[in-house]
Amino acid sequence: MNRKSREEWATQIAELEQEPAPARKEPITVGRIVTTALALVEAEGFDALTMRRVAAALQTGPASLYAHVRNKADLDDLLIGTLSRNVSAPAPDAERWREQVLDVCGQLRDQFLRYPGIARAALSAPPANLDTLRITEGLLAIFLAGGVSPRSAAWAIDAVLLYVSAYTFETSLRGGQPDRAEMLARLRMLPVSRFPHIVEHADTLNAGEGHERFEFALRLLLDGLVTVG
Amino acid sequence: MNRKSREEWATQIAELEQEPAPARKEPITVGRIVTTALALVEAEGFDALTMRRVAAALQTGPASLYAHVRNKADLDDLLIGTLSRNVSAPAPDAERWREQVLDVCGQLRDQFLRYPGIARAALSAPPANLDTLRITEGLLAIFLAGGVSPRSAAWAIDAVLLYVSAYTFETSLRGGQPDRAEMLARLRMLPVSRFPHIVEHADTLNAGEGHERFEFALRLLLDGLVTVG
DNA sequence: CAGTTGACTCGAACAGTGTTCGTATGTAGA
DNA sequence: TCTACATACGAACACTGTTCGAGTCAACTG
Repeated sequence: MNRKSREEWATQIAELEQEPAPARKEPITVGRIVTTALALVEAEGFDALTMRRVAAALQTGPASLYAHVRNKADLDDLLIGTLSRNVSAPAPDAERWREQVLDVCGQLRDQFLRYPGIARAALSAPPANLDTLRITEGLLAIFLAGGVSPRSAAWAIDAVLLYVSAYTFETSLRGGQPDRAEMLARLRMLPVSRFPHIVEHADTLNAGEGHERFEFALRLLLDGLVTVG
Repeated sequence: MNRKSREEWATQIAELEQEPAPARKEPITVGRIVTTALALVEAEGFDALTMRRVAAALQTGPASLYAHVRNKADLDDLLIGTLSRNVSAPAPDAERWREQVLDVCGQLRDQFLRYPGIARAALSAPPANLDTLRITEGLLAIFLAGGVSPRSAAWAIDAVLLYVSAYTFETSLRGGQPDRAEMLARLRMLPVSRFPHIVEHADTLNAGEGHERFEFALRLLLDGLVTVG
């Protein structure tokens, strides 16, 4: 019975005392990391998404995450990938292609808005992500079925996805409704000499309930598409 | 001749020796901070914009900046304000309103692209910035002169400015041309069963020289506007 | 002129951040 | 039974934005 076995003996005893709380035995996996991270973002926003916070929620240290995830950027990619996997592209219907595009974009928008601030990751994410390519594929099918030329479709998809990310980013930045009355008052305070049109149409400038602005912009893009072909 | 005057005497002597290098006497001002920050961003990108870096370039410590600037966010605002002041809105010409909008957006785009990554600040900036409102005013004048309804004009301006920020952000993220051949090869590697359209139109998908995609998206928005009114 | 106020300057420190190193640990294969 | 190997992770590094408080200097004020 050398020293080595004495230490083993000690650890066995220690484990004996910790027996009532062996819940921490589950190994860390990419899946658990992603789930934890998403929950964190949903509850406290993207800024709260920290390697340390995720690790703490998993009852470990930050270093443990790097065995499963290359980077924080890599983790961000995984998150937007997971979100992208939650949007489903409908089977193309040539008659309703515009509504179908709006539907897909709406799904993506809702996914992004559910996790405040995560759109920043979407904007920074490499465009070659496999899961976002799935959405691109779905949209491309819809556009082509709608009679849009491949080149226009490709560029329109780019514009549309970019807009969705930017819109959701901006929206989740200003928490909920950012005091529209205040905003209106400030616009009215502007000197009429320098800002005549803004002052005149101040109320129109920050009109728009819910996602009216969102749908308006997308419809603009799609309507413009029919004049180009 | 008490102790106090002895110290003064000492400082006078010390100053005497530092006389050959009194260049650091210029006081810190908001203007100098902004200029230094912009130079830093232009040279090394927005990520390099640190309070410490700016302070170091001004030969002082970070704390000194906070007498002139509330926050880093405040500094960011000042930067995009300065950039916005560099774009000039032309006098509205009803016949050429679309080209005028494209011109203003192009100016803004070039400003943002000159300072890589600063578009992130533009996306995060509060929409009520006085200098960006100047651009909004100019655009609003152009749209209204072009016969666009106030409501459509307001929302279109929103969409257009959002797109410019998102486009420039994404563009300055991927440094220059991000190996289009590599991107194409990756697209071709996709399984045809799951990504039929992407594989077929892979070359079309990342086509587009210079700012073709930029102008295409903006024209889409503006063309869509004429069908709405 | 003396004195006080107030703005400016800035070294030091705090609480965070992402990431790496080196060492444990436990499990699968020889 | 012993070794190899992937996973786990405490400690530390180089950063970040920001605050405190002590110092400096100019300009008003009694």
